[in-house]
Amino acid sequence: MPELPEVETVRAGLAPTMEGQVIQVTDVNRPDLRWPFPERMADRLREVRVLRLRRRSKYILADLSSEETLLVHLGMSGRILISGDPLGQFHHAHPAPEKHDHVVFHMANGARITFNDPRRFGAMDLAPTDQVDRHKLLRDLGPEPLGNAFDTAYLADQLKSRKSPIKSALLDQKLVAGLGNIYVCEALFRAGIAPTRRSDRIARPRVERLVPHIRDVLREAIAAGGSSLRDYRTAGGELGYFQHRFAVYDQEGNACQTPDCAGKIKRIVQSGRSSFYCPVCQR
DNA sequence: ATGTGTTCCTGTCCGC
DNA sequence: TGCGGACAGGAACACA
Repeated sequence: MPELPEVETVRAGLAPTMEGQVIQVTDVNRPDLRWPFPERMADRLREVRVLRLRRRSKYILADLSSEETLLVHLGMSGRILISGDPLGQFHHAHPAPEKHDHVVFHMANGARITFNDPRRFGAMDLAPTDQVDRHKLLRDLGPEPLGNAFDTAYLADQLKSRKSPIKSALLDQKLVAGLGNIYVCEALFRAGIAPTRRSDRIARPRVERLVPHIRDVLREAIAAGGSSLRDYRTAGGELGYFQHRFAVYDQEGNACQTPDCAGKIKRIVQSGRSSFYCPVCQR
């Protein structure tokens, strides 16, 4: 989990240490994560400069001087830690490798970037930079929720032909790219829409409200530095960087925060995933 | 073409 | 303390 705000926080945290800097050596400690690593990955990540760190949906994209782009997905439990940072922001030296430290980038500037992922639902791949948009994992992604293409007209158009619950629709990365379970629950709460509501049965004014709520909840989370959950850490490795109190996510049984609402947050399962919502103010 | 269920994997927590 | 089961941020894939 990391969703869009967490991935953006990691990207921003890595940028000062990686952008414009050279990866001297890459240790690849196992052959795969969710899928096998690309051919000769360690070789292709040796003596290359990182020109830019970008983000697309929940992917971090590192454009390299070799004219390849490294794609990184954190899956459910992926973390990236910085150590030995020459900027002196992080006071620890290189720690001993830990369990699940699958890939380690040794930067020429002395920093070390460690990718740790216990569940191994994460992924890495390399693709030519000029074709990376057509990569299998990226080509079918919908618009960025914080971008201009994600607007009321687009969302209304997408939802009018869908019979699935709105919860499932917003988790569909083809509709909009980067939302996950937490922020879908939070955005639906803010919009007063029940996660069970059929996508094609949401009145237009409510669809219109949904767009800014999605944007707001993501922007606030990014501004706060991503959420701190069980497996999430900032790129600097700090713990409890931001203890977010979600309005509904993981709040089963708690009182609804809406003023004068007597509702209690409920948990249901949709498509095998928990949805949290207030049955009183979400309809 | 849509929609839902299963699957990958490890770790943590909770009840007995 | 140990043990079993439920559950966890994702999303590709198989199947109706």
